[in-house]
Amino acid sequence: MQLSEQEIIRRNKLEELRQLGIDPYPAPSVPVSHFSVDILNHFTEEKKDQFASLSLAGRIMSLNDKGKVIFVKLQDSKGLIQLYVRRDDICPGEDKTFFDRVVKHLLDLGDIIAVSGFVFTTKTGETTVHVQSLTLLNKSLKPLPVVKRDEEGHVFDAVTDPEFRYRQRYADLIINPEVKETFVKRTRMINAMRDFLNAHGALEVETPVLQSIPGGAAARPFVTHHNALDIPLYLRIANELYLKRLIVGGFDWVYEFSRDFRNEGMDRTHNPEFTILEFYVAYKDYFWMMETTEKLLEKTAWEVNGATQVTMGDRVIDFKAPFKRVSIFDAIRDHTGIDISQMDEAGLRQVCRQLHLEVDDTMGKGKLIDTIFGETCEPHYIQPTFITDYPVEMSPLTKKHRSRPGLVERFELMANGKEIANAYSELNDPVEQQQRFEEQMKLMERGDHEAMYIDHDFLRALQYGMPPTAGIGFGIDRIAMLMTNSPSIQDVLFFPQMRPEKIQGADLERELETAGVRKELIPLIQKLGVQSMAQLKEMKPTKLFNDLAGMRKKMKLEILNATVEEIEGWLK
RNA sequence: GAUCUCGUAGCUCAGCCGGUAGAGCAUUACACUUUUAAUGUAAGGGUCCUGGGUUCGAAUCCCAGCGGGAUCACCA
Repeated sequence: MQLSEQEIIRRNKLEELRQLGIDPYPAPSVPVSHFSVDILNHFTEEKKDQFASLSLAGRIMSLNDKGKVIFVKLQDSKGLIQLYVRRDDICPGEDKTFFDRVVKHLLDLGDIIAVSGFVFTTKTGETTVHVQSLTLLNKSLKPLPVVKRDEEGHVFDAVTDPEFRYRQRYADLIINPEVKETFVKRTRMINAMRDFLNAHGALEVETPVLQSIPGGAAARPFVTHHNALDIPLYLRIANELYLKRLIVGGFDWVYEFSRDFRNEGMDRTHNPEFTILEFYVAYKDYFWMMETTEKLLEKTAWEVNGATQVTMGDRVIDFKAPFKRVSIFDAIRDHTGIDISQMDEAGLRQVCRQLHLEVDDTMGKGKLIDTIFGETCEPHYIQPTFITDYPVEMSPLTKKHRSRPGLVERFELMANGKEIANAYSELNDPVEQQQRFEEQMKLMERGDHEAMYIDHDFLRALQYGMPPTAGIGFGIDRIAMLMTNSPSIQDVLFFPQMRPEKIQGADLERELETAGVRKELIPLIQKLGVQSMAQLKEMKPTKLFNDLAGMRKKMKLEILNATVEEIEGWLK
């Protein structure tokens, strides 16, 4: 890696610290009696005695050198607190080296330290730790992007580059505290859901990620290969069929927070791997499931934000139960004025043309209806709304509607114009399930890549008998976006998928090393603009000698100059 | 996958019609024993994403590539 000026300076400081007998990476664990926020929230002048001796540890986020006094902002896992470091306190004797050299010059933003001392309030009224001893715990070699904030929390020169933020999430988390808050909320949200389910007697289970038949959803899977079995295996696109096998096996209510994988496009609402909460409940139907969904989401919103309303951009979305319910045909009629409830495939195709929607021959009735709904209705449902009673063609795993022919007992929950959950009364007639699978095979033959495979083992399970069951899948990432006011799925995933990064010059470094170049000289060669071994070999050893010596001087490096003989050795 | 757009110092960004590369913060040095976006003085720091082309001359114009973002397509 080519080092910047600031990085070289930090490495030199590292050396100086060692020469002063200070280990920049010490081993022992350190006592931590308080977190920053504990002090800020509870300290008062009256309670001074309780804060007379404490210790804390964290990362230096700002250094304000006032001469014989330095103010430090220390960031620990909970927040930021100011430290007051006075020369005569931490260097009571004659030798002031520790303050004058170590604290004043060898500490940098990003270093991790431990301190002990007592709490007081400064003239300007800020609760501050008066430091009596200070220990370096970790010297940071890479400068953090600098973010300055004023008292109201206004940010100056914020790091906004998404590539930096997503690729180096660790740095993003250090400098942008609200990012941390987002992920804490995400976990709180998942905990709230888990608590709700456990309180209702549900059992958390785990089912295979590697599946030989990718089932339970319409999506293109990732394929991998099992060497010992010599068979293809697929990363799961859903866990539905496995959870229903468990209902057959006699569990009443099972759930799983399932990481699923779909080999499709990526955008603001899609990541190749994402999390779905699916659960299945015996002896229930989709009406029961609607009520349960309302309760679950209302409680979750409350636990995360202390209110049933969440803010999403300039919208407010209210998860207060009950949610509106609209059948899919009514929804389409409301938004297009067209009643498609009695139409066949040809009629639907005609409607799509009329609405200028793109269709092709591989699309069956289900996909056509889905296209119409997705294009004309879906974006309009901002408040949580159940869209109910889908046509049978687009729901191969769903029980037929008890009273409406051609429909199934299914709902999707829309919020903020996006689907966030999908549920139905599960199809438990094994003969009909087989027929539905066969229809899917026909779609596949027409060229539909997302049509489902026949899962014979699942059919066998259904033949033993599955109680009437209601099932649902929640898009956890999308709900997390709503709960945290995040416009992009990448903001609620710690490490969103990205194209692998090319680390520049990594190959050259290796080549140079094999050619016998001393490690400390490699940055100099890179600094000269050399980009390949071939380019280096074209250079005259004497010129290289001169250039390297010049660069060494320019960068003020305390390293041994390369000799001409040495350089000739590399170029052979 | 398509279209549009962006890529300049560690960070945020400016750089006009092509003419020696700029600011603030950060860094380095000095001063300052309750500061707070601390301040004052001085200094250093650049593969202008990469590679080609046009030109006497390219950060700037053209082409290709790489990377990001947006929109669309795909995605119940």
